[in-house]
Amino acid sequence: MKRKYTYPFLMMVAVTLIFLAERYLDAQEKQKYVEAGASVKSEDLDFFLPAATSNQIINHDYYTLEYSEEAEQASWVAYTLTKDQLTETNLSRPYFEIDPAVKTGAAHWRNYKNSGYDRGHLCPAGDRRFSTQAYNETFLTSNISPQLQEFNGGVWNRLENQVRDWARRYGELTIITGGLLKDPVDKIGEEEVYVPSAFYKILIRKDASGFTALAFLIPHSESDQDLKAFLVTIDAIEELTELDFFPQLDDATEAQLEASHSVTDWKF
DNA sequence: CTGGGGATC
DNA sequence: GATCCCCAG
Repeated sequence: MKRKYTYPFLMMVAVTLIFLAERYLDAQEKQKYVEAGASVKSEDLDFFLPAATSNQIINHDYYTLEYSEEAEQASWVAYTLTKDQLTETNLSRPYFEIDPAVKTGAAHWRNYKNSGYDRGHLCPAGDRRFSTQAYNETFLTSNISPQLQEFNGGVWNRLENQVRDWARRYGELTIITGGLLKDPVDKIGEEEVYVPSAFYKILIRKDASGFTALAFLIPHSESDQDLKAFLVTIDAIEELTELDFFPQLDDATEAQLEASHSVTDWKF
């Protein structure tokens, strides 16, 4: 009987198939890595979210927020930032969109037009440059707050840059940020979007010795002061915002974390 | 990086 | 409303 395929030929086919299979699995693995690195839905983020004060908590793909219908903006926005998310891709700024996930109706960007205030990102566009989808998602009106340009482009931008430096240094951190909505200094547009009197930012990360957190509260005005001048306790922010941060931590850890600021754990 | 506004179709 | 161009801190 005539043999159709020689042994060397079959070997070659087998080797080729193994090679292709390995390459495929490798690509799958890389894809998984990209997705894991890009996703904000880490267990850590869920673990660090503030306690709900309404039913308007919205999980976007790359950040989570709670919307205040009265203030027409988020009361907090939370996301996890990892070192590998900080890329330098060139993306063009999209148009701001009304967040369709806000059931009561998120504010229209027109409220901000010629108001004298910037559309200030809460989850910065600069932290979500690792994909077009992630970047565009920060341009929802549920993720912005009216900010003076001197504030947004000044001291607040310095803080955001410092946060990016910390993400590069420490690998991963979770950030919760928002404005003080209680006694707005102004209301803009037809929808009367609140203009916060100050903005806060809370950072937490996990290292070998446990959790370490840092909190900033910056008045809504221009400032050349060192960022350290705006350090406060998380307790202080809780009192002003009436939010409860880190409710899932055990009470002792929560109390310790919220009462102090561990400046020495964070290299300025 | 953080943003703005006008002109045009 | 979307896009392109030019602007400032």
